[in-house]
Amino acid sequence: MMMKKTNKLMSSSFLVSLSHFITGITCCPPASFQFHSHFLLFSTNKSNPNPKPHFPTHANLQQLLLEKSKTGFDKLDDALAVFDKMLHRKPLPSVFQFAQLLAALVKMKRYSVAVSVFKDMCVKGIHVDIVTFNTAINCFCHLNRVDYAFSLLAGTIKRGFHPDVVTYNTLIRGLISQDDPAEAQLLFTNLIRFKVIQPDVVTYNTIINGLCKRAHACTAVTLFRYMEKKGCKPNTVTYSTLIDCLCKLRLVDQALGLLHEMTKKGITPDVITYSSLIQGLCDFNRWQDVNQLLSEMNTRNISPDVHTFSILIDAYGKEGMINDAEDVIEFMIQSGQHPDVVTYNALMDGYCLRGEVDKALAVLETTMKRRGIVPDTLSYTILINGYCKKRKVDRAVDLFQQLPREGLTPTIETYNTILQGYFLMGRHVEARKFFKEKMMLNKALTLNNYTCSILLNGLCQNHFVVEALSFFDTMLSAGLIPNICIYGTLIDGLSKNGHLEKARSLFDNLPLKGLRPNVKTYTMMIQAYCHDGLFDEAKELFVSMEANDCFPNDVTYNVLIRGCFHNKKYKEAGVLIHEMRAHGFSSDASTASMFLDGLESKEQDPALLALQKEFLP
DNA sequence: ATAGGGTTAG
Repeated sequence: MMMKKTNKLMSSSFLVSLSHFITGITCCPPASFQFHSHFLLFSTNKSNPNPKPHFPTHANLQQLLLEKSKTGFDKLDDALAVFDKMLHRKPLPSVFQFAQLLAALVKMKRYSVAVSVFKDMCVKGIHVDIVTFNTAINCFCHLNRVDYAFSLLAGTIKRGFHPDVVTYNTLIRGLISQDDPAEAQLLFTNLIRFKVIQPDVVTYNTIINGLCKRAHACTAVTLFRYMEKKGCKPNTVTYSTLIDCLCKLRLVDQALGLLHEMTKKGITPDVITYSSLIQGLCDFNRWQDVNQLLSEMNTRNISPDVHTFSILIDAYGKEGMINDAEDVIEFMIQSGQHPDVVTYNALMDGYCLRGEVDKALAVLETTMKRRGIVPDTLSYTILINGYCKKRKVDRAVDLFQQLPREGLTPTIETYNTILQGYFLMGRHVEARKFFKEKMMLNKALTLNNYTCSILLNGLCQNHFVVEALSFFDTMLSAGLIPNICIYGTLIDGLSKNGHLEKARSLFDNLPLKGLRPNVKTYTMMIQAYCHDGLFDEAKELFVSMEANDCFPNDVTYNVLIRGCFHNKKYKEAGVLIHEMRAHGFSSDASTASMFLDGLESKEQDPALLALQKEFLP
């Protein structure tokens, strides 16, 4: 590997802009990095009492490093043993080989270890090169220490190295993953303005990905077209990123359009491209299209991998088709793919959705254990949720308390699930206690909109509206920005507790908060009007939905049809039933039973009789 | 540099 050493200073204008990043960073220069104690995992071979008896010869070492830089070592100790031996070689192996060792550690996601090894290399006087620096910078970014990464950049420049496009791509990705897209953008524009580097396809892909993750699909597409204009050809990753983004925005047909476009341009989709699309199609239950993509993959000789299979297992599980999910696992094992914790979590969730929590527990305790797959916090959270939904919150709490014993830390999602479980059983005293003592006082937790929604809904359903409203004020003053779901919860809770006017005023003021009602919000308000006998208002709201780019779904129709019955608008109900069926929706259980109840009532309204004649067999 | 799993309102 060439050492790009130079005595020339960086262009001064760029240094000015660079100083923007470096000043204010509370970190020492690289020569005296302050390492956290957990960075110092590396020590001499004293930590390795059983060194490998047959250590590779020179040629073997090269072979070994080449392989492990691509796959990672099986065990951290093995990697450290190799490093230790390398240090004792005379002459010392080349930087290239040390760089491969670092790459292996990165593959193993042992970033702090890699940083320690890098530091050790510096201390031992090994001449590091720009690639090694880049690896270390990348590790700092993965450790969420972009500040250290920038200090190391400064050190790299001070030592006379030219940071390359990889360096800057790494830093841009670091800034984006640390949720600082503005700094990333600034770095990108400065790099172009001061002609420090020519952005490559990875630079664009990184930024496009950042934009997609932040729901700025339009800007992402703009950048996508811009890069083409600048003569930077998009590749499979570019298209996969955009396709995934479109799928997550539920714009699957546009995503399929991009698949078509890339194929026409001769850019070949890979398993990632197809997996994103299959996920998008599964979300819409477009099974035929899923099968078509799977056979297209087959034709192109692209094999589904553990991601693809997990997507399918998840989709089957959500459809209640648990046997098919099990079959997929069987198939993947037979075709040599190893299910992992994500695969089994999807399966467990499938069982829980069917109410078969004990079967889910058996997956964790038997199948996973047998296959040597270690359950994670999510595995337990899925089970906890399963038990909560079955109103077995005490069993859920048992599992919750088991987590630390398994070396796992519950997340906010785990806590939210338990909180919901208590409220679901009407055990609001324990819910409040849990929230106050276990959640609010827990510094490690960041309460989110899910938490507030669960709490508000729980309080309202248990008829503590005043408390709910006062909590809502508390959350506002705590700086949490309520989303549409929070308002939906309040609108529903208020109207069901006799505060229709308050609910209506919240609904009407949504635009002032910069929020737009969605189909659930509309449906709840329609339900509220119907319940209070304000059928005309309900109908008016229903009609106005479309103009606001919101389309009624099966629940909306069912709510309004039941509203018709309550308000004796039988003719109106007939029209709506037709309309609902024309849209491919059907009556739900509660509408159907109301229809049947109408048969037995003494109600002699001819319109009702006509309705029954038309819609009952 | 890109893909998979859990928690909120009708």
